[in-house]
Amino acid sequence: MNGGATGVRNTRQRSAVSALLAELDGFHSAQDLHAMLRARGERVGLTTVYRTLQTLADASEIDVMQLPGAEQLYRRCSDGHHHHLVCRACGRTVEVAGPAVERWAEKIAAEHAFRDISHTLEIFGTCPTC
Amino acid sequence: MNGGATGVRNTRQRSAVSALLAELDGFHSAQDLHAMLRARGERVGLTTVYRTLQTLADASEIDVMQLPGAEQLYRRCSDGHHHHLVCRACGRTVEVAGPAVERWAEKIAAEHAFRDISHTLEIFGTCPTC
DNA sequence: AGCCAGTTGACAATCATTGTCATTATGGCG
DNA sequence: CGCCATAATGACAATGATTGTCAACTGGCT
Repeated sequence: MNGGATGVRNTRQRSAVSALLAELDGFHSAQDLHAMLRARGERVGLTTVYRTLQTLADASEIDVMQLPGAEQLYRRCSDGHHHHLVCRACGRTVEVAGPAVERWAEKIAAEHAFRDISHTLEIFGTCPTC
Repeated sequence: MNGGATGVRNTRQRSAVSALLAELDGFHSAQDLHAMLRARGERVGLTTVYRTLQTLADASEIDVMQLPGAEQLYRRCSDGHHHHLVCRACGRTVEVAGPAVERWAEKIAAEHAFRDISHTLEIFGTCPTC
């Protein structure tokens, strides 16, 4: 035992969650995803869905969004830093990149001598079809 | 009876919550505020604290911030639209205005034909003294 | 003073999320 | 190829913030 410190295993349940996220668009809650998995016949426990999502989020393979009301939504996302424009009626999501905002945030932080900067930014609105 | 559609009353409890927020800096949870009120001898129910905070937030007299972990924090804030630079170690908060960001958000939204835009933005970092 | 509607507060209910722990399954090794 | 340590699972209980309920109360007006 030397290099094997990780010990991450490949399981049916983990694949199922990843696969589902891969073919979905938009944000979904953990409970939502669990219901979908059950609906397609996959037998996965709710606890496992939560744990898997947490693992994926830690690995930055999915994005998490906090919603007022103590609910968090998960979404498979493209690589790199970006933000979301979300329709508050139908939930449709558009990924937007904002280099200007990143620079602005870093400038502001630098002005106040803050280090190790991160930020959260979500834009809400009503999309054309709603 | 003509303009009196609101019917908002001045109560001891409401004043207590407002007064507490007025002399506090930084963000605090509802439970936190309730504990402080009790500590100084004010007799206010937890439910009332929640309702008062909600009312104040609706009136835009305080700001609300969502925290991972299903907790929301409240803070008395200056008028007008602004954002926060928060130290993730000591919780110190700096209000920052970002006209550039507002304009950027509106431009992005317009490009995708989204209407009725709002947005949330928080910047986290470690402040110089931490 | 007395009335009415807004307000309060103790408590139960809700709801997403996390902890527990016995059982199961994975993957490398002999 | 079968075994074993250990990661992973899942049913269920527990947590913890927030919201609903409803009877009692009170501010402000007539």
